[in-house]
Amino acid sequence: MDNKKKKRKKIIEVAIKLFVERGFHGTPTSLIAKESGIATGTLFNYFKTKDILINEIFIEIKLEQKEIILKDLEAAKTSKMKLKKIWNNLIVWEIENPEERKFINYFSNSNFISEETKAEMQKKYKFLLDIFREIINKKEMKNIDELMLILNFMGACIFTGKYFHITKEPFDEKKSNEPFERFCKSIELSDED
Amino acid sequence: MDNKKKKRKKIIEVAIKLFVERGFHGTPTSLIAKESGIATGTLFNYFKTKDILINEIFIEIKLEQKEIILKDLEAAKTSKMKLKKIWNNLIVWEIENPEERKFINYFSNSNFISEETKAEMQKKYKFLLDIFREIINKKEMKNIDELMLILNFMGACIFTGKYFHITKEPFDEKKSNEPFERFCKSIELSDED
Amino acid sequence: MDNKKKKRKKIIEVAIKLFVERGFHGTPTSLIAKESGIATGTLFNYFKTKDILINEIFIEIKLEQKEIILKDLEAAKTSKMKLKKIWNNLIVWEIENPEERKFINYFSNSNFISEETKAEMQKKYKFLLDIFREIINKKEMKNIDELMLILNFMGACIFTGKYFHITKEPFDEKKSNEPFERFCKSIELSDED
Amino acid sequence: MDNKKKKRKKIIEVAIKLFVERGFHGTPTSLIAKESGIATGTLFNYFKTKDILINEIFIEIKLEQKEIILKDLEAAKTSKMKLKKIWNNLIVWEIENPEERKFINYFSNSNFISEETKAEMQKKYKFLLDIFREIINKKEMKNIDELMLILNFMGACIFTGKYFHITKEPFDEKKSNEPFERFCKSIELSDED
DNA sequence: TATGAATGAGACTTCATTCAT
DNA sequence: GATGAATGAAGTCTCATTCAT
Repeated sequence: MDNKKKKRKKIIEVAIKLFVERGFHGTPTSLIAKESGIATGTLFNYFKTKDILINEIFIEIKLEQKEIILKDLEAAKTSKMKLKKIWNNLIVWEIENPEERKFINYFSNSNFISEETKAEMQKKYKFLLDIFREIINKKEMKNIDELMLILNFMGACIFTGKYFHITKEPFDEKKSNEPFERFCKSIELSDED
Repeated sequence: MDNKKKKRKKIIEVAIKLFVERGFHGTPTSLIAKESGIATGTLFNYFKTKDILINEIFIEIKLEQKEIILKDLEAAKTSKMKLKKIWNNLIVWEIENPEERKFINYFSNSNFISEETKAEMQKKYKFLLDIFREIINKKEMKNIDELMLILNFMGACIFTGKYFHITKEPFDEKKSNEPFERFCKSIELSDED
Repeated sequence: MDNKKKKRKKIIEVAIKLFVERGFHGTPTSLIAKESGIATGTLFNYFKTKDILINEIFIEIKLEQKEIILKDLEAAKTSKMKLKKIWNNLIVWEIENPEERKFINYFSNSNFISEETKAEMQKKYKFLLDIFREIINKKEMKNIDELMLILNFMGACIFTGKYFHITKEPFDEKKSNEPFERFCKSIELSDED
Repeated sequence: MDNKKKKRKKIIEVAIKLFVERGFHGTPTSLIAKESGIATGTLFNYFKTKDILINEIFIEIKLEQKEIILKDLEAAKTSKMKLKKIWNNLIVWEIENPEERKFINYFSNSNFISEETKAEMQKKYKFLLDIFREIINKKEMKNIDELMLILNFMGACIFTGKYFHITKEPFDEKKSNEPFERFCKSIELSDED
């Protein structure tokens, strides 16, 4: 990685930490620059405005998160295995990227992220919707609301991630599996397709 | 309600809307004053500083929310009925108080709310923990993690609230009941105690 | 004049001097504030932005100038007397308002003055065009170009004003009259209509 | 012209256009460099500072203008022919160099041009004064003010140039001659010396 | 000689808070 | 108690100039 890329990465890393700690308007660009080890003016060579900075951070995090969520997914054969993979991948991402997790939590719905950026990311995450639709179709869950199902899954998953965050325990496959199994049981999803 | 109380209420109402829309630092006190129909200086007769304002708002919302959550709870006899009451009360509050819901979501973990305020509110919400402990003890769920259970419940409940928020549907007891029943099934909580 | 009006006048007076001396971008708003005896922020209570400030100054000067140009004009009976009145009025204004004269000279065609402001002022100065048209019609100067005539007049008048500026002499009716008479002679405008 | 000279010429050409459009402080050196097709740093190999750049531009324009004003002047025999030559030369220069005309108009009296540069150029333009003095002496116009005469001439000439600028007409010897003849008539300058 | 990233002083503007009325 | 003009610290961003490559 060349020098410029390294600096850019440093700025983003610092900005995430500060935005999460102090909020968008609570974080002066001068502080981001200082903690990144660059001059105030230099920051704007990398990101034209503070708004662009937070939007680019949002995009980078969401795309990295997507990478992780999709990891080894193709190896999963059954619907349940697919969901399990996603479940674990997401929780692992949340544990390993606590600052990024908070950033997404705080800013996803904020006005600091432009509608354009939000729309762009929604497109990139359509794959999740597709996976759920596939499962619903295969299982012939005709009377379950698609959106409600996804929200139940995400809620269960994210709050399980929160568990690890609160307890500061490292990821534990067995522990993570309990609420997942409860979720599957609740929608009567068995090991076989 | 006297004139002073009315003005105070108006300020809080306006401030909630603006803080949610534009963030804490993104909302000038002058704008809050203007939209509340008072002079800039007058605001500070009601709230000594902007920080005090946001903290008092947080406290008022949390206490109101608590009132709603506890509504008719004593009438619930079985554990499941108790959970169902809480579940519905919370979702109804979220639907009927969308601005307040967002406010809590955005600022609960922020640094704009002081540690003192947070601790004070945590005390006021100990009642929720007590209810879960009671259920766990009664059911002799010895191998279930208390925290994980609460998080599972809250996650399921809040994401169900999110469903009504996204779809803009009015509260629908039947629709809300589905994920609740799934949750109970997952922890093998039956109608009888 | 109340306190606010006085302060506003002071700011405009200071700003004219500084803009003329140092140019628009060469004059920090902080300096205007300082020399006006107010705090940096106070300036913006009177003029929302620096751009608005320079546009309002332009408008005020042009309207004041118009007042002076029109002074006692209705008393002039013949065409020549009318022109003489305008000639003298304009030169007197230029001598008595050296800063304003420079301001108009520097900024009339600049991009700091918005197209809107320019159009607005052009409308207010249509009266000059009307006066010249009247003279041309009355004299039946059919072969003289209207625009060329006006420019000749204005050129002669303004450069006569420049004479007083360079020599620092006070206004001298006799001296001012020489080039005026030369101008009239050149277009064969006699004392009678 | 070698490569270096060509680049220098390009920079000056671009800078004139930009300074006229946006003012001195409104024109970043980075923009001049960009529009000149060179890197930001390279500009400073040609002109040590921005101040030096605008001063050198001023000098180059004034010297070029002088060249044009003096063109074929020695062929003019009578005083009137001399003035006519200067009149036409100046107007032609103004029409053919609109950007340069504006540059001179905007910056001649500005503080961006150093006193040193101004003095230097005044020396180079002493020839104009000499020509007028010669005419005044020859004609024995004892009761006409020298400065007033020059200003009358320049005013008439420049405002005639303005006519062509406003109407966007190409230079027209006959049209240009009218105000010139009016000027001569006004000072009783005949065709013979 | 040419490049363009880095610098940091300084620009315009905002805003929480005060205080005379 | 209510007002709103005044304050000035602090924010975002620009830009002339330097210098390592």
